[in-house]
Amino acid sequence: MNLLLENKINAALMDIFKKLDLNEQFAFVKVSDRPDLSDFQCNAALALAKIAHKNPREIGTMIADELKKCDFCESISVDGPGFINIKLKNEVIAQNADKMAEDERLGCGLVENPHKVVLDYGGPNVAKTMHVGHLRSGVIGESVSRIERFVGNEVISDVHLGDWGTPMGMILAEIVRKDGNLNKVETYDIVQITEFYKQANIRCKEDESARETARLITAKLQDGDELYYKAWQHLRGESVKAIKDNYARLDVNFDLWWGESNAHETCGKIVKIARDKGISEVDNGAEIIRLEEGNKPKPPVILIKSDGGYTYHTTDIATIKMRVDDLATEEIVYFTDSRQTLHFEQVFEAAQKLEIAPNVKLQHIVFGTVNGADGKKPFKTRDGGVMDLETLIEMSKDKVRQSLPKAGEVEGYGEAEIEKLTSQIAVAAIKFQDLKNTINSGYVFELDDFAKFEGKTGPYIQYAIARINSVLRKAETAGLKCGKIILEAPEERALALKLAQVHNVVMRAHSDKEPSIIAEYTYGLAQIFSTFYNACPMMGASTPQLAASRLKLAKLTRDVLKLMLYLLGIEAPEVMLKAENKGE
RNA sequence: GCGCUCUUAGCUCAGCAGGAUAGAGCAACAGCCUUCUAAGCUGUGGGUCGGGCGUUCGAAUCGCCCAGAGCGCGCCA
Repeated sequence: MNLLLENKINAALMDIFKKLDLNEQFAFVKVSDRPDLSDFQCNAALALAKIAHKNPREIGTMIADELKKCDFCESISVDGPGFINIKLKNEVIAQNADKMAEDERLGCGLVENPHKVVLDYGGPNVAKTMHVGHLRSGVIGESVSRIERFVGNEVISDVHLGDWGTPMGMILAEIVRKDGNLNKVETYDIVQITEFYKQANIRCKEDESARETARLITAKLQDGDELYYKAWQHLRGESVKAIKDNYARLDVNFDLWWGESNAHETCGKIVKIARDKGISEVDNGAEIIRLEEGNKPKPPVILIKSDGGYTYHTTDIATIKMRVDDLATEEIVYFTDSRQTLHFEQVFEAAQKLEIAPNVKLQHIVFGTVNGADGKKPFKTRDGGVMDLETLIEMSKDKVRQSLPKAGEVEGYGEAEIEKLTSQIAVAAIKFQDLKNTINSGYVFELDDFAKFEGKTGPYIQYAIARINSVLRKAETAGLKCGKIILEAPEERALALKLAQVHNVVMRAHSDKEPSIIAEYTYGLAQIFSTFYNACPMMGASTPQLAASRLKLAKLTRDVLKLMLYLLGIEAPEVMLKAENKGE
């Protein structure tokens, strides 16, 4: 069952192109740029004309004449320099929507060759407070994870904690400096631990000998020193608890809570492989792998520092090996900001030289940093610090509370229900604000935007869903049922046409690893629904058939919107309550 | 110095396997609650797509040059 109108036309075009002996790579349509003229457009004639040095309108007319023989088109015309404009019959669009409503996947297909993919996102560091900079990786990763699963791939997500580098030595050194030993470590909670880290950071910045001490302790820890290791375990445990808490608030989930430390043993193997293959060498006391320095010179990968410790190159390379050997993954995707581009180029090249991941696709999805008001530098709060995630969420929730009734004011909505609703809306605002941006560009963090609920926002979409829920509840009470979809009003037609795009949208988001494609579509769909909602009364439709049709269209829209929000990692509350005196 | 990325409406961003009048949201302005939740809807104004040259019938989109910005460049992660 093919539930995509676009593909139906594409299939017809493919046949026609074969028949006319035209280059089939151009046999496709896209959603029309000119909805006033058509539903879909095909630009093939322009491209073909260029190659064949012919008149594009001539080729366009040839294709259009063939297409006219198909039974699903209302009208076909060749316009402008050679655009083929295609308008579908209302019945075809209506029938398609009916089928979508019957399909449990709402017309969305699966990938042809499902495979196993490891997604590496999040990457928070032990002992460091999570701040807005951690938002993107987690939010994008969670969405991609859901999209990949939905299209049929097997996903293993890994938080990949920063838990094994010099910062660990720094914080241990700081604790020893204060307490004289590590006896009290196990009594420290996350607040104290992050405080130690802050102090250590300041100290190491200005004091060379402190850095030296930290390095020594790091090396001891990595060598398996029992005392340091035990202390480290406590630090890691407390941090993980706090990190899990933060991610839970945002509904960001991981299958694995591995970190750099898990790769430690494998690091040794990596070094051995490098030596056996003769691709490592010692340079200035460090063991390195030189990379191609042809057209694009790259610094070497440092496997072992001159003090004997491993670098994050080594742990990342080792982690690739573990994911390939232990998890049998066929693809690994990393989500980090653009500052790590060179790092991953180096790691991927080294992995290739070491031949530890043959036939495994390694991909680095790069996103821009979350910037402050100047649009250039990473976001800082007014006092110069970074804003932590918890504060951000609380600010957004406070704003939501202002527009919600108090607990008990609405029947069935006590404190717990209101609190849940508050957080669902606040988190939707935050996540959508992030996901609507294309991944690769950075974006400006406007504090106000994260507490904005009008326009292109998460709550706007939740609101559309809540309104449909409300109508459906009332229709049920009134004994009205959904029925066969008929499209008469332009608003009905536009809605059904938009719904038909869902499969392609999901597939594009999947292949580009780009949730913003879904965010954009979801907003557009909610918008078209709102227009329909205002123009086409459902319960009060002129005939029972029309009412049944509109209710079905609304229900399908609701289901698609909910699915899209799910893929973005955003919840859809059943209702959106309103405070009594709102907006007056 | 070398490399990568970026510059589109007052603001934040889409659009870029070249194509028909460059799109959203916010902000501004004007309307719409006796009818399914106004977190909504309808409409208006606002852009020589950083600058220049080139390729092309056609360039925001491709190439070159210039200006401005950001990021990165062996022992931090």
